[in-house]
Amino acid sequence: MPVIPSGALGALDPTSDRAVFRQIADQLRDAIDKGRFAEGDKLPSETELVEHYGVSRMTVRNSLSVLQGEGLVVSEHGKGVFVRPRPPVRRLASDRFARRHREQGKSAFIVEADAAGSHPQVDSLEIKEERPSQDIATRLGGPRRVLARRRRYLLDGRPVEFATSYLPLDLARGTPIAEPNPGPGGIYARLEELGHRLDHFEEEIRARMPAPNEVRTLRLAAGVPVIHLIRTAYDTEGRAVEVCDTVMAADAYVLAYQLPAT
Amino acid sequence: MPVIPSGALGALDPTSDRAVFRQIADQLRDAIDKGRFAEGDKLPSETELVEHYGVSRMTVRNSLSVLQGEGLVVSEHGKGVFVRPRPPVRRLASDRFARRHREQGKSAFIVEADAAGSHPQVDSLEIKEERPSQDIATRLGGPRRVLARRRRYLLDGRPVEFATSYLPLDLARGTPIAEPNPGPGGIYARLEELGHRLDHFEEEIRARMPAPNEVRTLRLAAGVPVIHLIRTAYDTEGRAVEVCDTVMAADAYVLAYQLPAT
DNA sequence: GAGGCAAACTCGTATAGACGAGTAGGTGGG
DNA sequence: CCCACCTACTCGTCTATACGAGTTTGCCTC
Repeated sequence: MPVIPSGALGALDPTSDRAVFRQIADQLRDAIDKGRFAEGDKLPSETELVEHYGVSRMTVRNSLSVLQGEGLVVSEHGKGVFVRPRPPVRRLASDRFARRHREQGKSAFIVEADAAGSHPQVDSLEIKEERPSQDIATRLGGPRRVLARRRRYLLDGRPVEFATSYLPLDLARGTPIAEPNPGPGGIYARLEELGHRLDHFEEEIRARMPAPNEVRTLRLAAGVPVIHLIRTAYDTEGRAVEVCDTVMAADAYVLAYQLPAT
Repeated sequence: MPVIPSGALGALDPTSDRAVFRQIADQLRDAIDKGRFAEGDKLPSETELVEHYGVSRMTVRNSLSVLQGEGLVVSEHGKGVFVRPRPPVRRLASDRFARRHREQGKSAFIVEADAAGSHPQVDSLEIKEERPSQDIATRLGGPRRVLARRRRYLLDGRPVEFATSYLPLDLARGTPIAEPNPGPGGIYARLEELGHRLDHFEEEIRARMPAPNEVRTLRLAAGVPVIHLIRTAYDTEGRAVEVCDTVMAADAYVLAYQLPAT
């Protein structure tokens, strides 16, 4: 019984100077790109590939690890290797902090996810007073202590992002900002009530491979980078009133910005 | 001669249920994080690690491939495995397309790089008329043919980004936009001269692992993702006049945006 | 029918060995 | 002195084998 879909995979070229495991990876990648294996499909098992190509198992595993590194496939112990399904993408629009969005009683994340028909969750909420790192301190104008609000966001049970907000302690201590639930409109609404009318935000975006703790926290598959976003909120007096440090699963997000042409 | 810096690496814990190659990867990662191996430093060779830990070479290689996947190290055939040096980062500010920046005779990339003291280059320039992909066509409002301007950007000899601009053919054909050098201020300046006063840009940002051709074009090390940026330029009449599709080496960029709080 | 168990499958970890290919340094000859 | 070559060292590729651990299936027992 030919378990490998006929025609899906070809033969090796012994005359090629391309390494065997690369040739196999190329053929599998090609088959995936061409849709011969669809999203979520199971690839032929290692044993089947060993028999099909007449190579050793380590060579096949090497090929598969190439595809894993590219984020094309995920392996599941005891089950098989599967074409990585693309999760639904969350689109972050650049107007997501517009004042008009701060009316609702829930956080922006919850409101937006509900609207998109997904089931949002926030967990591992932690609120602490601490000494800021050098970088955070600089961005906030050098406070000696800050209030840190950490939380993780999930969409339909899948962790997609975790974030920490830092606020100068003199500004946040004893206010609703230091409460687990800061109330309608979130901490930005509270900041404005405290007299810090927000003027603008600055966001810095980087992308990189996740550290091991980020892999755990976001349950990231192999070959999925993270987007690291650092946002600083400024009030109308030019003071940095909050820095939010966010790490997102890159396969779950598209960031959208609108820039003036002036 | 103890070739491994004394104290840099510990011993394995045989009672741990953590895989040996993960323990070795952990120790190496830890040593790198703690600065016991600095950027650009050579790690102990595979043979040295084999002797230090008393494991087989494949196990050591497995550990090293974990670190490669995390983008922490790069291996060089015949030389060794090195802590990946962080290249200088190019910061893209959100006002980089402001009209006032279009005065100079050179492209924004060249001007900015010169200012930063690096040596910029643009190569593999290609200008073609072609049928747009479905996605590009949609973004441009459905033209049947477009002008595509492809180019690659290098900084100090290192490729950092390649980009393709798409413009509706009826708008660009026969204009300086279809020339290799569109003149001072680039194609945005030409578009405005043609009566398409620019109103705003929309940018979409994704991050993912590179496809093999992107690895080649950008000479990417293992464990370096790409940032995929798609920018659409709109004129004051709301027409999309250009779509620019850019793939950047993620380790060479920080994107910065400014958002109004209104 | 329900439960438990075993078999057969999957991928994960690890060993030992072989040869190839790129690099660097030293040695010798011209 | 310089070049050519050789050697030793590096990582790259590949084989063959073994056992472990998670999953699925189906049979067998109760």
